Amino acid sequence: MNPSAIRIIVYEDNPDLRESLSVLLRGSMGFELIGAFVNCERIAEQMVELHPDVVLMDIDMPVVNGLKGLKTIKQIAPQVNVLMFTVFEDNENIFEAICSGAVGYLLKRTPPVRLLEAINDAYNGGAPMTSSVARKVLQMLPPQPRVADNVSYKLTERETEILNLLVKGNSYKMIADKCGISMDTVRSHIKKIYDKLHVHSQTEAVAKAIHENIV
Amino acid sequence: MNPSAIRIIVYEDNPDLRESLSVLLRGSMGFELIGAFVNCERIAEQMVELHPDVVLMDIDMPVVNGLKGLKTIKQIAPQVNVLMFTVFEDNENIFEAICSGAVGYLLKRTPPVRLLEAINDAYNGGAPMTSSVARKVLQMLPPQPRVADNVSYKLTERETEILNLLVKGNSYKMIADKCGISMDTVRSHIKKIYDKLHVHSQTEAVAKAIHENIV
DNA sequence: CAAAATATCACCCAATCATGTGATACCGAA
DNA sequence: TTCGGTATCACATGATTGGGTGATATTTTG
Repeated sequence: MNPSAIRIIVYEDNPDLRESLSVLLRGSMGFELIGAFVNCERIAEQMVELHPDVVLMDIDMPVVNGLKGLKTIKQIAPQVNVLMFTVFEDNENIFEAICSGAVGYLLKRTPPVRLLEAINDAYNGGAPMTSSVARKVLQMLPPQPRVADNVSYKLTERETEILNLLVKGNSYKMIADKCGISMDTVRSHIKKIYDKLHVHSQTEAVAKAIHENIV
Repeated sequence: MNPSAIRIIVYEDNPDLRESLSVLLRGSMGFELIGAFVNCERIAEQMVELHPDVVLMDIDMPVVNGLKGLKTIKQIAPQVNVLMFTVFEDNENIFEAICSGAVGYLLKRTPPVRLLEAINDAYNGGAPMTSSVARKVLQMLPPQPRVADNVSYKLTERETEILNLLVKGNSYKMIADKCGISMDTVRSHIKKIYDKLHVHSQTEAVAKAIHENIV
């Protein structure tokens, strides 16, 4: 066993593809295939026994699929870099994989050279993904980091401050303390906030504030 | 002018690099360099006059830098694909660029072939970025987008329903009506919800519900 | 089946909130 | 300088909420 090579486990149900990957990895300097399995059924044990650096993970596999496997890995061995390797390019799968802690997301049509690069990247702290996947990931980011409600609703500085305290769960009394003003003044400000936001209760104000404003 | 080529404008203050890029683009099939400028000072006019498909944008430029330029483009010609092309790899710049609508983020050490690929990707709806940049983008995503509170907090169906009504700004009385139960029952449910969420007011419950749960 | 969880309702009381009305003071723009 | 906007405070009243205690019926689950 090569001590400096990247230790890799492959999960892939298609025998041909699994074999191709095995050949590719075994034939490439710096990579060491330490396991290749047909699904994630025994993934927990495999992680602790084999402690891989990088896992190449198909999604659609029988019995226990790749997303479940990914989650298991992140629970018991979160330091492992998991690279999703699949034909699926739909938002749902990408979203779930990324959110579950996959470091990269490759499509099966990735050429072998790129695959090796990607494994290397993943091992070295990168997050390799095709540009089409990257675009989908970008779409998960907040569309336009709001300019803050005080623009749209024209809240004053003080009102914005108090609304924020409200959102954090402070009562009138607590707000009065934190702002060094009287409860009546807080009340007064909040009345104006309600006017401007067109709401009539803390609950509505907080919901509205979180949904379209500062937070 | 080649009608099917990707129309590109380059913003880059370094004369040598600008020249290199020009040569590269002019010498490559399918790409057409329609402008190369030293900064973003006149970017608005340039957009409307030249209507590029892709803009290759340096960040550190005198007078008007690339991030400002990016924002201007997104205001007046949001359909233009802007590729950041820079030596900076810090979170701040990446974050700002991505949030401002850049479709990709390349480092200047990107080899020419990859650069052309990236431009192509950007033009075809991808979001090319180096894997190190991608990793930083992933870190901007919400750490773990909860599986919904009723999992983590074990709210019952009824409680979840009532919490949702609360979040929408309903009073106890309104909830009682909508659910066809008495206010006392609503109160009872809400008390249990507070227990489970570890909060003590509607405000806190709503904020918590929105932040980590269903909504 | 028996125990546990869930959904329902009731009553009480103190704290908090929503709203209205009005006043004083400061500041910057017209 | 006057007016508009903002921030501050006060008083009053009724509605709503939060917390406690407890009961009953149905459903789920071990």
